[in-house]
This record gives sequence, structure tokens and C-alpha cells, in this order.
Amino acid sequence: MQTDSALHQRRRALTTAELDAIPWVLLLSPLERERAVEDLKIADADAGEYICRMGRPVTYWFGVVDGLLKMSSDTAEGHTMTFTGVPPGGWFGEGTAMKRETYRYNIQALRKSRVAGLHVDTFHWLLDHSIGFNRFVMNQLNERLGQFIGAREIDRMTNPDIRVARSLASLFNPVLYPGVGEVLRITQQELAYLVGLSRQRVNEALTALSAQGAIQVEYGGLRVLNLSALRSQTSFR
DNA sequence: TCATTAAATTGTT
DNA sequence: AACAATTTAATGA
Repeated sequence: MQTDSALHQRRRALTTAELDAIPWVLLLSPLERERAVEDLKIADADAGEYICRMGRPVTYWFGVVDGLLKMSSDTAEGHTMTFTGVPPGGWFGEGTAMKRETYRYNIQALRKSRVAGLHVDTFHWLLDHSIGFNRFVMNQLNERLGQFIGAREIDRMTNPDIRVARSLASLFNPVLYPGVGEVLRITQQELAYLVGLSRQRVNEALTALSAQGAIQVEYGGLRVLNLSALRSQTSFR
């Protein structure tokens, strides 16, 4: 398996198309943008590869350009609990980057992904100079707080159909993951890993949601037809 | 560009 | 966990 230091060695500069996939770049002034873009690096991560690990010092603020990542944490009992998936357009680690602490979770690529990184020093420089950037980060923190509260409720749900629906809804969050759009590229196997269910059970849940008209199942992805229906999924069995 | 083949993903038991 | 059916990606003429 590749280590995150190997990831560092495979960095390169970004193409314009990749820059377009980064939601906060447009919020910067030309000067700020120049400095940020200069520092931005991108790397390909293979499936299963770690982007960052718990306890390691924060060196980068990361974002997903393409692919799908898994955010998880190792508990004291030795178990691994999955927090959430991170689809394209998602940036994470701003809380720990601000405090220059160590990562509080593991980030692992669920499939081959392209990950962008901004050095913490540049992250702080932007916080000190750019109002647009501050707005983005604040909005990000606020939105994620809401998502984590929602995630606690999801964990309490025993009904798999609801768990799948609510987890899907958070992956389709347009504020946190603007790169997703109408169709989320995710296989049923990947979703199963995220939700912690078998692929069969996920498939069953997706069929049910599809029958309700909330989503449309496609090959290698899912299309949202009714996001609020996914969010407000309650017990019906 | 098209046809063939391999690989990935899905639906079902 | 295993299977067949379907879809996509890769290959090479």
C-alpha cells in the first residue's frame, strides 16, 4: 500500500479544468488567487490509499477534485468508525488546519481519486488576507457541523433503508460538495462500505428509494430526483 | 470509427 | 457468498 509520503512525491501542478473543480478559488481576489494557485498541488490516490492519518501533523488542507474518499476514525476499543464519504468538491480538515493540530481522522480513497492540497501556511495566509476565503471556511464549518449532528441521528437509525437515504442525502449536500451535481458517481459497493451495510441490503434500499421516485439508479452512480424526500425519510416499516 | 474482448457493476438467489 | 446479466472501458484493426 502507498503511504502519504509517496502521495507527496506524486504531486503536480493543476490544470485549468481541475482549478474549476475547486469551489473557493473564484471567491479570491486576483492577487490572492495567484498565491493560492501557485501553492496548490494535486495528486492521484489509488483505491485504499491513505490521504492522511489520525495523529499526523497537519501539512495540507485537502479537497477532492475527482473520485471518492472515506473519512473514518479509530476508536479506543480498536474499532474503525466511518464518519462520511467525501465526494468531488468537498474540502476538509480546516478545523485542525486552523489550530495547526494533528489530524483527527483517517482519510482513505475509496477508489482512484484526484486530491488537491493547499499547504497550511498558505491556508493561514488566505485566512489573514481574504474575506471571501473566510466566508467560505466559515460556511464550510457551519454546514459540516449540521451534517455531523445529522450523522449522529443516522447512526441511531436501525432501519437500513433510512440509513441509506440519509447518508445519500448528505453526500448530495450542494454546499459541502458542489462538485457532485445531479449525479453522484458511486457504486453500490462503495456506498455499502460507507453506510456499513452489505451491498445486497444497499441494493434493496436503493430499489425502494427508486420506487418512491427519490432517486434513479444508474450504472456506477445515482441521480437525485427529490433531495428533500431523501432527507425526510422516516420509518415506514 | 467500429467490432471484439475484458473488466466492472448490478440484480438476484 | 456466488451467480448470471448488463454496462462500460480497452484494445486493435
